[in-house]
Amino acid sequence: MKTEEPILTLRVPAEFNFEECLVVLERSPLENLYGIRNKHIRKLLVHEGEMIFIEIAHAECALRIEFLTGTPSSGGISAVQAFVEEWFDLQTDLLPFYEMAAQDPILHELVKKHYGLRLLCIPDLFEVLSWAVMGQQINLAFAYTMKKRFVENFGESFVVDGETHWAFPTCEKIAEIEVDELRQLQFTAKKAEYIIGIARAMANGDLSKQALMREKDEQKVEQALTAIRGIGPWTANYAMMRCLHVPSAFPLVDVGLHNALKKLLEREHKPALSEVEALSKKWNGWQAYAAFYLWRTLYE
DNA sequence: TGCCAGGAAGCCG
DNA sequence: CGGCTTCATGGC
Repeated sequence: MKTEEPILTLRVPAEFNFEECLVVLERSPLENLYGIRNKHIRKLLVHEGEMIFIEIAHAECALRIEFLTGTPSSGGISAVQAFVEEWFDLQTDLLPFYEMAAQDPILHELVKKHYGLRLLCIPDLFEVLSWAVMGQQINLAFAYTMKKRFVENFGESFVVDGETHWAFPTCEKIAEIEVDELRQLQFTAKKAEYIIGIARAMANGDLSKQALMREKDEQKVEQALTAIRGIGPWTANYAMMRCLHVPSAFPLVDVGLHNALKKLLEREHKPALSEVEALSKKWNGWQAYAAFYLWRTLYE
């Protein structure tokens, strides 16, 4: 039966390891924006109102994408292809990163151990910013609880084989809700204000991924983001590395990075910000990948 | 139980 | 600009 389903195949680079990506994708049991079973990823996408449910599997030198809900429109197929290419960062050539990392005392073991890990992207700007705000200054386990509640209260869903699959809420939807509705989900008043404010800025066009991607000056991208209430340097750089494809983005104050460095450097205490900054300068042009590989060490 | 968590705003000098 | 305080909530 499934052999009748339409299939899309995307070639992957040589520097690609699907299982390394799965380790990162499987880091929380509360994740509800995709499901993974037997190394197959199922995900619901909504493109211009069209619900598209896909299953992604790794095949020889490729990702094999199956449309479980029938053939989408041609625009839908293009959107799925673009989404998956972004999600697994298939366009980036990692060889220069690996050449740099081979000379680096901290990274050289990491890139051997996790060879082929891609920087997993969150293509939706509203999703990456909301997720970052939820994660500010709280433990990640609770952040996932918040995200699950947020998605299941305001996102669209689609039931397949008795299982409900979710799409992240749109900025248009969240632009219309009030702070109290998020307070009920254990959001602090500030986080609720920040996320609704971001949603309204995106819904009215003041903030868009397209406009940010057009700006080639990374400092100006960061400035544009930090001008928005609730987005500080950490959130801006998080979004730049995981959504806007800025290779030099680096969330300097990130506690996870500090813990990863503490472990790798076998220190008793977390490194000072000045030391983290000095290290990151050596990763010039690849700070985003360096950060992602450092985070990877926390998931085992 | 108390410390801490993938920070940011607000204030002060 | 740089340092300090406050915010708020749950995990472990």
